Amino acid sequence: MDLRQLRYFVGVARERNFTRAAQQLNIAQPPLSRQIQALEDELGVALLIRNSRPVRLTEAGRLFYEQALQVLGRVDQMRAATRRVGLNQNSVLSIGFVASTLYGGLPSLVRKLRHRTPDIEIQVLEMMSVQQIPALKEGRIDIGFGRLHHSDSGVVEIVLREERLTVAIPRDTPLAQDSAPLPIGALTGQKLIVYPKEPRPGYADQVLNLLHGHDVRPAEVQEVREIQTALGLVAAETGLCVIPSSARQMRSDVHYRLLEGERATSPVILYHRVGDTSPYIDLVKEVIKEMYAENPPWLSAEHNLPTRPSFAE
Amino acid sequence: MDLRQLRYFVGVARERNFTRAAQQLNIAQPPLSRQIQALEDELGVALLIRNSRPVRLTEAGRLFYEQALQVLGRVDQMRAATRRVGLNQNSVLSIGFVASTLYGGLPSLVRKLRHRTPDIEIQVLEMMSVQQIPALKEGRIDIGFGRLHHSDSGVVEIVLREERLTVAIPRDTPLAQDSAPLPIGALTGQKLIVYPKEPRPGYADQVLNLLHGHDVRPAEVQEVREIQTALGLVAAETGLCVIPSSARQMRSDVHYRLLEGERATSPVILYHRVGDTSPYIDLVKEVIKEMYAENPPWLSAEHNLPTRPSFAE
DNA sequence: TTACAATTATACTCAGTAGGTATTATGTCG
DNA sequence: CGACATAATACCTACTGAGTATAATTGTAA
Repeated sequence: MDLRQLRYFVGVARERNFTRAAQQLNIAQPPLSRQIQALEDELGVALLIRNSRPVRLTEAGRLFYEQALQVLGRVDQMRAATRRVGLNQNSVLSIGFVASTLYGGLPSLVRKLRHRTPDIEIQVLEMMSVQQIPALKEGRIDIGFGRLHHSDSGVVEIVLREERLTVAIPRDTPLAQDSAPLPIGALTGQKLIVYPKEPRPGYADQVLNLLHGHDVRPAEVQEVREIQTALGLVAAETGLCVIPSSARQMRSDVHYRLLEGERATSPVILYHRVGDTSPYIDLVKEVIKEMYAENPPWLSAEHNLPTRPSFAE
Repeated sequence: MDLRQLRYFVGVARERNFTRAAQQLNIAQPPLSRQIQALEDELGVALLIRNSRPVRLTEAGRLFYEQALQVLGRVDQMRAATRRVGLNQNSVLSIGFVASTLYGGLPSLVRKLRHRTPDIEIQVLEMMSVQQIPALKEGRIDIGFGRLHHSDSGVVEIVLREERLTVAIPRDTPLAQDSAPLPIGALTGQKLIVYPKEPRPGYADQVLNLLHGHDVRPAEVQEVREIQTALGLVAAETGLCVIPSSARQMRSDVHYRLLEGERATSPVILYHRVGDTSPYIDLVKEVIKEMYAENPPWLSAEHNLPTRPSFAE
């Protein structure tokens, strides 16, 4: 498959007519026909219904059309951004983050950074905490926001906050009758759902270690790939699930109770390379400091321990 | 630019070595060098620093590398999804939505639909309300979720709910001293920020019409492209902004007050083609009905009028 | 500093393929 | 059914991507 083929197919799908599409693409009609045929051949799927005038799209073609439009748009953006950076000799600040930080301060951090540094290109990449450490060392990212402590001497970690953990409980079960914080011991003998299944170690192990440290043994542990599935299973009364409190808003048809205990938390951690002299690292810290001072909703005392980033006195 | 060039560049960027990359790509080293040169030529930007061993990425190259990875991944997904649909003769349900429905029931609707119909491919496309009507008629989407009434006889609209409007007010200004609902008249003579600038007609016109209908004339109207900018300007004390209540959660450093009055609402509307016999339309309505019965948080009485979709008696 | 090993760029050739032209086949509509 | 519009096929040409041989450059170690 080839970008040219995508462009050609988009042309035909838009015009619903090979001849007109060929004109707009500045080629003759026969080569256009052949390229579309080649595309269909490679996919092993018919994209167009030709024994009909005007030509119609198959269901597969309809899907492929929208996807192709998006890919082509993405390529254009990529080209433009690369030129911008290259021609202006700008630098790139590449930020890795775990999905759960999207429910915290990340979006507004990125907005603030973009606003304050229009001369650099900010790139955000979703990745798990464990992947962030090698990504930092290889230079794929400059800053990471994750939830896992690590022991790599090449990477500094700064704990930004300690978010309290919440237990998601199926409605109409005994534990859901109360809304008071739940002692960790109450999880003994319960079915537990845990995520993500991989990569390991991950947040799942944080939860399992916490229980283990309190000598709490669930009846059964089921691992799933993502939090959405986990909460779905909770709603289906398959078991309980321990989540960071900010993830409560993801689903409203289950019952939530805070987990009791000083240690029942998950940190949000900022990573960066040791000895990274880029001024942007300090800028990020600066902006984070300001954001924490504003007392945003994701920093509520109810869902966070009263710790603060070490650089934010 | 060509997908082959992206694959080649990714190879070199990963290996930081032309020779090894060429081996893994199953080509000789010279053609690889030339393709990379051609890519850099077309972009007009250096992606690699060659007078260094191992080869390093420039800032532009670093950006391009991650973007290329994502584009290639996207292409693979596209190929797989198209094959899935084509080979199994599945159908595609294509859903258009305005961004603000992301703060309402859309994500969970899509999840539920995917779960209940594993045999169809669900595709979601973000687009403004006005664009959804032609998209429906052209068959680009089958279902739309928007906020605008229309008068096209080919498209049915079903008002799902009437969401109350909220005024975003800069902190520490007189209007922000109270949290009670604000009469529409209070906007007289105020500076107003309105979004989106285009396409017209859009939500901006809804707000302007509402004011006009109450003979309220703001001192000044500033149009911006998106809600984030609008709220940013509010925070910067540039003026007030009227938003759907569900958008409150986007920003916490401004003050919010409900707008008073029966008509101070913005609908959430389901569109589909007249006479669309697909069983999936009914399924969608069915699922929406269930969701509304569950009283999700985005349906709170505080932020919505007590109307319900006509099919959900 | 020099020489050698490793690695990338250049020169040249060949083959595959994209595109063009001419023509045939197929569908649509009066 | 016939005429027109439109897509597919056949065939040719030219370009471009890939291979081989070789030169140029970089890093390193004596």
